[in-house]
Amino acid sequence: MTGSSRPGHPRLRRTAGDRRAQLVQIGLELLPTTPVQELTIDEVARRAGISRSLLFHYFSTKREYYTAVTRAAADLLLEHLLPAPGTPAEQQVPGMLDRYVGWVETFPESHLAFVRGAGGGDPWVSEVYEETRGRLVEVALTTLDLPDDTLRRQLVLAWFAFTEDLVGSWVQEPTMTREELLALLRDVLDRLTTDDGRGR
Amino acid sequence: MTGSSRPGHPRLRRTAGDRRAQLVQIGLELLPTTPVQELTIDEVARRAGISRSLLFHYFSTKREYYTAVTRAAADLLLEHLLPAPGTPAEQQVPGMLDRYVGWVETFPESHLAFVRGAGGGDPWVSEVYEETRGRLVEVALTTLDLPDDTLRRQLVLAWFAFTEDLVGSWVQEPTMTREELLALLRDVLDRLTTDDGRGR
DNA sequence: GTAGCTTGTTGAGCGTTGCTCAGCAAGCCG
DNA sequence: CGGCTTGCTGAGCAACGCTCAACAAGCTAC
Repeated sequence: MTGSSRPGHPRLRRTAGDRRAQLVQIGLELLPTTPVQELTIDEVARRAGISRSLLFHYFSTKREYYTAVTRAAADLLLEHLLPAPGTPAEQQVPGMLDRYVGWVETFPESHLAFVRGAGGGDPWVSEVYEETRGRLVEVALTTLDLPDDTLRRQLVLAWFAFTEDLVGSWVQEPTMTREELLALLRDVLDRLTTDDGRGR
Repeated sequence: MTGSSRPGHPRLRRTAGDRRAQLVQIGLELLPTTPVQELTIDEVARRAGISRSLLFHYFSTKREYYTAVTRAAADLLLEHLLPAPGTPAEQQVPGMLDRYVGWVETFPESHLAFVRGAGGGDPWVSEVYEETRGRLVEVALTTLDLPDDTLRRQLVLAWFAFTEDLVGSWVQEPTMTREELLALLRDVLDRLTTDDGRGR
């Protein structure tokens, strides 16, 4: 029944790489509307016009599949955020922040799905999420010319959580101008990192 | 097979209230080790010594069940955090912060499960989580004698995200003293709320 | 061209899990 | 004892993740 998607076409045979890419792509398209872990093999296979079995040929487990989808989403985000090579150091963090807000403005549900899905309990997915956050912290600390010690990592990671939450709710209900938001976020980060983590 | 849990006992018949409470209790005990949504009816019923069907007699849907469990967990947390009546206003927020850190120190996995499980995609669970955060913000704003406008709510909620993240990682790897942590958190909150949300 | 190999692809089917439903039986009342 | 309420069960269905044996598309070799 799932077999030949169109009666006219005898059967379409793709290369392994193409098929994998197609399946991940379908996952990405479904991501905004469905929590990653709730993607059903049936649905994905149906959209791809293939049988369930074939999906298991490429991803030996459902978890392996949606982890791949999550990683693809994370890579898209990173690619969008990371500063273009040659950007002056002092512009890198502001630029990333600005692009981050833009990203959330453009794909609010998609972003929510990624951030939320991260916590969804599955260690594999969380790992991808943590890895992404880790790489962003690294870039931030490097370009801010700050030592990469445990304390500062913790503070910047917590600031990420702050940023994700605030930007998320700000997009839903803009309580200040975009510039004020960016200034506030940068200000909090500055104070956290230059204070050596201690108040007063 | 699941029926009479002990061969000796003919069959145990409980009142509706007792049974519900028992089932929710079992869910709470499983919560630290299992993401809420991954609780299986089979497992819970087995632990309660009843058939799967009975669980559906009390909770018409699995989601209804684990939402009840989540709500119970949230209530436990709130009960622990909310200040005792008669506490002087200026002590309420510090007290809650202190008890929050204590809670995370005592039940690290349990806390992680709650915070993480919150985002897990399910709107019902997220709602319980948001509701809990909302009530905490309300208490905070009231006792800090601050106006309860949208901007301030957003800032305090984002500060919660900051706090959850930082306390969570601090428990795993204490990069400062407990007092420094508390002071830092209070300081960030103070600056956010007294600055009217704008830096400088 | 056809034989043969590789490999993309399928269908039938199994175990688990969420959920339904008809009916049993425990305990109380008359 | 008869009858009522209601806690409770077992069989069974549909959906889903996953397996496995086998088919067939497209390439190369002769």
